[in-house]
Amino acid sequence: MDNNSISQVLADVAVLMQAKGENVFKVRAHSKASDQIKSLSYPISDIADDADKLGDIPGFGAGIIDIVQELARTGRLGLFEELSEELPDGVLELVQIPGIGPKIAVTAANDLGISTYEQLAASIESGDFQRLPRISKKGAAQILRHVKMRVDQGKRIGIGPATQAASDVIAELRDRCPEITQIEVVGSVRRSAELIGDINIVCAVANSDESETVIDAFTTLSNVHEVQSHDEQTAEFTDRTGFGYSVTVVTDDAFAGALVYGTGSVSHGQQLEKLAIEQGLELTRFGLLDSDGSVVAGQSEEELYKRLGLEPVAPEIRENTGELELAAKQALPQTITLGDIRGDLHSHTNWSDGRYPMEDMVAAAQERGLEYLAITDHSPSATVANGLKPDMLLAHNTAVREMAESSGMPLLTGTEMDIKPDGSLDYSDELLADLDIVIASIHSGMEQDSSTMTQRVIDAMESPHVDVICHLTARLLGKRAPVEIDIDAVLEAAVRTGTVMEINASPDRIDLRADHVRKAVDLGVIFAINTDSHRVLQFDNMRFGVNTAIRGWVEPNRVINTLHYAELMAFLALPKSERYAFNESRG
DNA sequence: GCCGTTTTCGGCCCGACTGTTTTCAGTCG
Repeated sequence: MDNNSISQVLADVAVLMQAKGENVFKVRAHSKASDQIKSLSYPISDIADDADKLGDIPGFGAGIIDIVQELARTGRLGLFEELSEELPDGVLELVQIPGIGPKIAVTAANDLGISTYEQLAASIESGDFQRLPRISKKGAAQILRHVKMRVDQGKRIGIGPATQAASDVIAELRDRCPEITQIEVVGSVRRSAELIGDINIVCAVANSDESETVIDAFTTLSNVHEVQSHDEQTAEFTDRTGFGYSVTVVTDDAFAGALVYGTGSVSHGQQLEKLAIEQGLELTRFGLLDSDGSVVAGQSEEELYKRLGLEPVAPEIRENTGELELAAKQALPQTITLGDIRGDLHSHTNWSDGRYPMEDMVAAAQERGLEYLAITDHSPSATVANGLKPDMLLAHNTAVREMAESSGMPLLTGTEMDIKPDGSLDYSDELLADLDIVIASIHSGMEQDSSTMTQRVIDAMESPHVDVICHLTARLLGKRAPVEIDIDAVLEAAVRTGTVMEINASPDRIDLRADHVRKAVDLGVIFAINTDSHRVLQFDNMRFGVNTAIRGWVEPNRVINTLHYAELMAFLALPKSERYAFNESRG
């Protein structure tokens, strides 16, 4: 079993224990072990036979070691099965909803027989759920928002886990089939959509008689639960959770066409098909074909678009939302790339809720070729996240300056400061004035109504010290619905006050939707693309933020962390009222 | 359940808020 699966079982055990009313510290021990496994940099199954090595992991004692060994050896856990047996169905699903914890989940299941999101939504709508103890009308209304989001989402999963699942399948397939010459994920994963309904893979072999080997391997991959269909060139299966995977195998000369066919949205594809027909060609899932059915050879994706009279279109924007008209006029925007990013302006260390010391985070950022990094630990109101009290912030500033000195990497002193429920800020102006960068965000009072929430954020933007608003909607992709807020009003206020908007790169957040970003681009908003890293590996998430920016048609000069360090510091040294004009003057 | 040790058991994350209710469950990263 991989780390994520083992970590998930431990997290589920913690929830079920809590639902059962077990000692909170026992619960926490399992939950901590789950976190610990998730942040390991190697597969824990590699050391599962070595109890001593397992014991070296902080928080691992005899009990946790037994659990990990049982899972690694058998893929199952007796304790989990016993707990599942003891507790009503649906607890693990219901606790995913913000506002519902293990206790309420058990009560809802026992008293009202609720075990699915659909049943929960129906129960709230009929008013039954609100009659449970400690559930208010207002609370139930908020829960309904989150539940409806879950119901709408269905079986779709977030882009983060979907990307991981796709690369796992590709790695296993490559390993089993040396015949594969080219392989790529297509569909919504390649477009970097937020939610993914299934995973589509295209691969190429040198000779068509090799494709059957690939199909055989694909339909017997380790996560195959049920094969839905297969022929010589295509196959589909679902995994244990009912999530679907498909593969199309083509020969090398048809690979680019298959990529084009498989990547764009349905309506993007239809437009391309029309253009192909106009030229006497046919675009199929096996590539671009001539009138006699033979593959139009010698092509890359770029050449294919050109053949259709179009400028090549980045995979992320193949949605038929205006890109084809611009491509026909050779007038597509030059969207940002990962290589344009020079620094990260949002990161956490173990001074607050990050998992790693400052030096590890700085080293990880350096390894990834970043030119500079802002260390932005939490402010006092974020108590659970161990937010820094004023004296600790001063010590933090000193530590950051010393670290910059010793590491040789330019670092920005900073904070991720809470915007309190009344719109006031968590540090004094005096403290804020001393920081290189202040990024501000909502972490509490997330159920406020839209006008209160909107005003709260705009109040914070009016501060001369608040440089960036981060993860504006506070949504967690597929888990927590966005806060209710007037996005247009906030974006307009950003331009008016000279405030930068963050595009949060965490694949769990994808906080601003692509259409919000595109709207912001039209309004002239400036962005920062930040990883919000709490762990060293999370710096690798930057690509998800960049992909979101591409989907929003963001060009590199609209993003402040494409600036070199000295330019960025010059930008931040200006009064906010002059910053947008400064950015306009960039080449 | 883990930890650190005073090697056997007490302490474990320091809070502030909401909503409901009068002691607590849940949330915020």
